[in-house]
Amino acid sequence: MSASTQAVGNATRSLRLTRARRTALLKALADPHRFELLERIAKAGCPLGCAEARKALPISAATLSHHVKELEAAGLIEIRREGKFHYLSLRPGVLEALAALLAALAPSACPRG
Amino acid sequence: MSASTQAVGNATRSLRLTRARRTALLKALADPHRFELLERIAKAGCPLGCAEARKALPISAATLSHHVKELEAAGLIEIRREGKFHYLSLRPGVLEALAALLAALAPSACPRG
DNA sequence: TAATCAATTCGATAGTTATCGAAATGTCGA
DNA sequence: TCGACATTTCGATAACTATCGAATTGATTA
Repeated sequence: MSASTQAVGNATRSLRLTRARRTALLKALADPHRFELLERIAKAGCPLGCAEARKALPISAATLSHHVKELEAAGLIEIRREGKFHYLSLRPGVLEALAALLAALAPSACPRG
Repeated sequence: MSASTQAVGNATRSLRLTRARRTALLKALADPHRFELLERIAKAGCPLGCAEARKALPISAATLSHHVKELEAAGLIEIRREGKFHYLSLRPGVLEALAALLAALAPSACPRG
């Protein structure tokens, strides 16, 4: 709730991630079904209907709803509600920011550590 | 055990991550204390002693040992055992590979999703 | 050998969460 | 309004795991 409510800011210039937000993102990504769901959304190019998502994962509707909520809470996706249907899309910049954060940790190599 | 035993390969050219390994990495990173530990190791430049690590985190020795084992099992760090002391260092290429994987999911933007 | 220190293992506990079926809510068409 | 359908909420359960203190293992030094 907090993460998605909080203004996430722009997309183009690697947004800052607080410790809490970084942890929330990693936890959201650390579940296999959730990651696969996110992959589907990403690869779809355009917003994915829940029915499509449902077909791709071997889980119940209740569980899918739970995961969608988690992804939204982490600020990874946006949900466009159109009557009966909900459409899922990636929130731009977030994955990039996390990737940048991880890459920035990479070592410059210590000769014979 | 499996992830660290399994040959992880080189560092320079983004190694392949299986689904299972990807999940293991994300789970390892998703714990705040563990992430902070990894950050310390990364920023240390050269192998970090456990005592140093211990000072940086508000956890018991037993818990630290547990986290170190998890990081090693995920293949994120290497442990050089030198008598009584253990020294921790980043395994090169792993964070980069994960970062690349995440960045690759980023959307090319769908006009008016 | 005995004492000391680093690190691990053990056993237990508390908190978290993925999962489901069933019930509820909300939307649309007949 | 009624029924069909999409999604969510509820309540319960099972599995996982972060955490600790205590006991253990292993290495160094007196």
